Amino acid sequence: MTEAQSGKDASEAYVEAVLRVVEQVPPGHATTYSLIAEAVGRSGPRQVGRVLAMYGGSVPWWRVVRADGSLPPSHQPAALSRYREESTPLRGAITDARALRVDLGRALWLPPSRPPRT
DNA sequence: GGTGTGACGCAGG
DNA sequence: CCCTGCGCCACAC
Repeated sequence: MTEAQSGKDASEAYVEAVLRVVEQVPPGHATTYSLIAEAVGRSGPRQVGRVLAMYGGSVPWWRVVRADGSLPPSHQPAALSRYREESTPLRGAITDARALRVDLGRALWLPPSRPPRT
């Protein structure tokens, strides 16, 4: 098997798939980790977070939030700046970055259905 | 090959 | 509203 080590290649393809979806999220909107996981149709939301943690530097990671619209405290301040620039609908007190949450009721963006494995 | 950990999700108290 | 525990999948040790 010349490509028996496709395992590495597979993870690379997975990373690309996730980054591609995140890039498609329009300004002022947001999506969730689990939705992206469903869109790529592979693994779970945790792996999506891992990808963003390593390769998210090249994509609008701030448009990816948790199921409840919140974001990791470490990145909330950075994301808050983007939200204010993009006028992303927020919920709660913006003054308290710790309680920062995106109003998914209005900002939620559904990722394209995962491509049929033909 | 078991154990721990994580940019997650949900149910329960 | 808060925190806790458990399940989930992939990776590092």
